[in-house]
Amino acid sequence: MQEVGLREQKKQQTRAALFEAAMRLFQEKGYANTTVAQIAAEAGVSTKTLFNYFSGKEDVLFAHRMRRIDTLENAFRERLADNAPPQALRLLARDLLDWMSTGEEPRGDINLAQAKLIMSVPELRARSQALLYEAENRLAAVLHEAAPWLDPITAGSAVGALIGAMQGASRAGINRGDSLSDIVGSAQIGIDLVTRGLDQLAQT
Amino acid sequence: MQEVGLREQKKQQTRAALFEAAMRLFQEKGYANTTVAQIAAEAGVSTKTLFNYFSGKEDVLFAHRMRRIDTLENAFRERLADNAPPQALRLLARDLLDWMSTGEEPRGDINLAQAKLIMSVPELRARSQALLYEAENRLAAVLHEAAPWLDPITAGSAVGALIGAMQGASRAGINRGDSLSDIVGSAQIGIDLVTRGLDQLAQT
DNA sequence: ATCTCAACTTACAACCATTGTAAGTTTATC
DNA sequence: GATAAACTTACAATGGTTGTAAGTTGAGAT
Repeated sequence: MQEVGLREQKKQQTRAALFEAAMRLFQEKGYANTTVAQIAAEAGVSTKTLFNYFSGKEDVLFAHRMRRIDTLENAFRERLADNAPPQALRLLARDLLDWMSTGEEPRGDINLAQAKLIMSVPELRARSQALLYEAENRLAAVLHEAAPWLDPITAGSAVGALIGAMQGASRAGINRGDSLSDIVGSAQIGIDLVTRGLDQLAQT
Repeated sequence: MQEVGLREQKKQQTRAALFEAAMRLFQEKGYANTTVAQIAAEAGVSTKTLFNYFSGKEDVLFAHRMRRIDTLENAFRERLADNAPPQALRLLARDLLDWMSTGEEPRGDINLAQAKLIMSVPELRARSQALLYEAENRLAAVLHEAAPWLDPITAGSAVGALIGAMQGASRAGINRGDSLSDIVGSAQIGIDLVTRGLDQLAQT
């Protein structure tokens, strides 16, 4: 029952063409200097069609991630089936790193370029955080469901702390100009810290 | 040397008039249904003037908070002068709650309305998070500076974890429909959790 | 009190994202 | 092939944002 009709194929082609055109233009001329009309022209469709596929200029970059929040959610659910919450959360952090560094394409170079683009444009960074907020929301619900002895507030805090720590570590790495792989390593430091608690920061 | 010239007074009046007109209209007709032209007309200036005062429609709501990040930063610096990092971080969390619930006006009802407005419009929520990201960035720098034995990654993680936990707790409270004061209480739970570490979540 | 400059404001025009509409095409089905 | 449903398009309109040139006004010097 896989929708393999001509219609469906064309739609996927158009979607991919729009995404690729957008990435190319954003990298060549910058996000702000690229108009929606140019992207559409490059992909060979009308602007209106672009808006039929994506709900806005930003969404061309985020649509795939949005559609993939479920993946993350399901992975966490499975982690929780096999592990106690602290360990499941640690594993979630790993999954999350993968999730964030995977975009529309299986090609790593494009995903890297996309990540850099997002982090360098304030507007897009904000959008990315909003997406993360939505994801955290759902992950907290999953945690509460799988570990009912954790009330919603505690579950929300736990998810927020973990993801916040990762984000904080990443931010520090980005400021320092680290490579993507260094940043992944840094994120691990954040994860460890929040796992054991901030009290360990006391100078002994 | 307080700038008390007529010119300065008028500027502050105009700024306040714009902010108040915006809040009134946003509440009456909703954020999206209010045009910048209407806000300007209500405040008795041209649209262009609005853009001279604020860098955009969103910024009418956020300008004051942006200008006040320094307050938060200085408060944290002072906390760190008198306390070890874990305790300073806990105190920071309190300051942050105040900071977030204080807007342009000293009037509490307006601030509450503003907070609700921001949380209910995705676009504004995203903006709010971006602002928080900026704040975290600077707070992490302050922490690293005051406690040099914490490398930048660890400092970033600590700040991120704390603020992330607070945010997670708040989110849970908001979803549940809690009042603002309940949310403040919930935030405390998040703070405690991250202070002691996620390991305590294990079911014993 | 007046003059002059710099700071502000305004009217106007232009650009671009986004949306609604009506008409034209294409694919899936029978 | 005929027909309906699904898509795409051209076009027009709305609203945020910016640049420009001209008009006002407060501040300081005379």
